[in-house]
Amino acid sequence: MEVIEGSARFGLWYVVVRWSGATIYQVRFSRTPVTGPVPRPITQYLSGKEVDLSTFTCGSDPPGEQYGRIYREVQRIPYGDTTTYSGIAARAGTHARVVGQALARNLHPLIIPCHRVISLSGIGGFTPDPSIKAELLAMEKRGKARSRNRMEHGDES
DNA sequence: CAGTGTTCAGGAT
DNA sequence: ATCCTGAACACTG
Repeated sequence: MEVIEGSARFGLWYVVVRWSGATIYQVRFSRTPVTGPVPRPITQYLSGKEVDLSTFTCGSDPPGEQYGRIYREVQRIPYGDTTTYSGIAARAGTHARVVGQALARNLHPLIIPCHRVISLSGIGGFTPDPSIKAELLAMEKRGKARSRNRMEHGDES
């Protein structure tokens, strides 16, 4: 199957995705759009809907040995929730700093929700811009509240 | 060996 | 109570 590249808007940024079927090769944030489609669940997610993106398979392997463990732990964090670097470290059997390094090299943001990992003191880092991280978290908070409301009105999943 | 998307303790403000 | 500084942490290139 052919590899497709496309982008979807997110605030001031564009989420550029290289993918093919259910496999995602890379996700990156850019100021400029790339014309082409992205998988439907991703656009739904970016529009504030509570969708699980962990069902996609990641194309390229994690850079390091230990990183795979870390990425798997990060994928366990539910939509709208957050954990700390040290929390992930404890679960993956490593140190917080390694977690930070692993996430800095994450090729699949959103699929591997590194934005849900924050620092004990502040919000932590995010490339290319930490404000994206803050926006994503705010959006998930709204998205969760929205599905909660939908449930109360009795037309759910 | 150096460089992290961290954390903690200690000390000064 | 908040802000700096220095150091240890585990792993990768």
